[in-house]
Amino acid sequence: MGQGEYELLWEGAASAAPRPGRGRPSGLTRERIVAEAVAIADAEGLQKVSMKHLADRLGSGVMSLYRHVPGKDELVVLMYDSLMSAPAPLPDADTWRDVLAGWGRCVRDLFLAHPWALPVATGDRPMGPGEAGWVDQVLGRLAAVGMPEGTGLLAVLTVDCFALGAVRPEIGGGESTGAFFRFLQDPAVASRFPHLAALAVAGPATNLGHFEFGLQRVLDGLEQHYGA
Amino acid sequence: MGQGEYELLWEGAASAAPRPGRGRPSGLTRERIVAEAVAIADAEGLQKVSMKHLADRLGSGVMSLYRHVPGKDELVVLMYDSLMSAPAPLPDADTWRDVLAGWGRCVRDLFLAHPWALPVATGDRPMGPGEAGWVDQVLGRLAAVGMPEGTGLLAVLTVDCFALGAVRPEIGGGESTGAFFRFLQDPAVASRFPHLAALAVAGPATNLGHFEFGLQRVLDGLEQHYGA
DNA sequence: GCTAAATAGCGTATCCCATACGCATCGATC
DNA sequence: GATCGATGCGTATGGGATACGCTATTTAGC
Repeated sequence: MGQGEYELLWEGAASAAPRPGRGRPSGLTRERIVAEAVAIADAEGLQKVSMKHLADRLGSGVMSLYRHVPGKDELVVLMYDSLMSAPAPLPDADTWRDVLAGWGRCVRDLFLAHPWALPVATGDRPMGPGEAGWVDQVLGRLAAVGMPEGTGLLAVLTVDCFALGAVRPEIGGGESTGAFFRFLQDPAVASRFPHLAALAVAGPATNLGHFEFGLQRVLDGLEQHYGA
Repeated sequence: MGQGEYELLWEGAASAAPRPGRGRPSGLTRERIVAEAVAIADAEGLQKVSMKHLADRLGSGVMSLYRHVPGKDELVVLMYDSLMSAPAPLPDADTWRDVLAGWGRCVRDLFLAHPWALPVATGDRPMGPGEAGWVDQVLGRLAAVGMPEGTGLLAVLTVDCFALGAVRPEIGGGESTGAFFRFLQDPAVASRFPHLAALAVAGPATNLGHFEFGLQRVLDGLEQHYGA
């Protein structure tokens, strides 16, 4: 997590690219590579993103990729930030509660569409321009509807943290949760976890909609603290 | 995520081990292997947990490990559930708010102590007996202080989701956040993210304590919904 | 045009990893 | 002590990431 990681993501953020024009022009670009890698991850899982597979898809040699990305780990970071660069637009809203609700749902939708990104998000990684831009945008919205600057970040962070955690059980259509509840039917297992088992009878139905439920509780709590 | 994954984690949960006593006794055990793997992950990161490294530490041959765990992926699942099997005990509490607050802080402490576990937790994985036991325990506490059974799971889930998301920026002492704020000092970068930059001036101080802040907001929201 | 500089494409070789297979080994049972 | 059932593990295989260096393609300057 050195300064180098940041240079990778942010290069050219301040200075314009020198581009001397000399030399062979590139058919491959970092953008094409990252986009194709994201496509593979979406369709087949992050595990299947190998330099070989990626190169085959792009019709290039494996080592050519290294002219555009320093390595596999860095590629994953770039993939992640590319998701954040083009998220669904935030819906319009007149109150900060609605702004935050919209934000939370956007975060949710993003990770449901790209399940591989969740473990990446929860790993150690530098903040990229895509993510920064997205956050900056919400902060702007919050300021626009009257939330005083300086209070917004904590609120966004709180909603963001919840959304990130809450989207996990939903990935895969909640299949892991369902499988577990089915497993609890076994009396020998149920006896070891009486409280869980009691809920299993009520059924996974209670579990559905937990995202909206939790989101509203979080917003309630924020409203109580900041005033509506 | 088939039934097989569950058998791995739950084997012997219902039936006692047959243990015919015949054959060579095992020096290696699944417990020893998993414990050593956790030690490596804690000290050097999950990435450094390779079958070779692990075998060297245990003083055994690489392939011996496969007599006790089916493979690397399954090992990671076992590592994760072993963490959940021996978490810090929940502090005593008389109100469900305090029970949940204690639970949230336990979750936080656990992941701060084992940062590698966070991406594992957010990946697709089956629920193991350790995790189930932990959750069952909180549900029991909640019932004991008067929270009606049937409402507890959603509350626990909400707090859990928040805690899981919120612990992420704290891992590594918040160094990634700090590095980013330092990066925002660059005027060329700051101009692209005016709202973030405004906060960077106020300093990362606002960011510290965001876990407690968010946790209290979540609990406020739950209290408002369920009554104190 | 011609040459040199700069840059992209990529084949080969290396090293690390997970793991299938089969043999050797060891203890308990008969 | 012969057999059975389980463990310990060396070897071989197939992938993956990537360092290195050569080749090919452009443009800049003459």
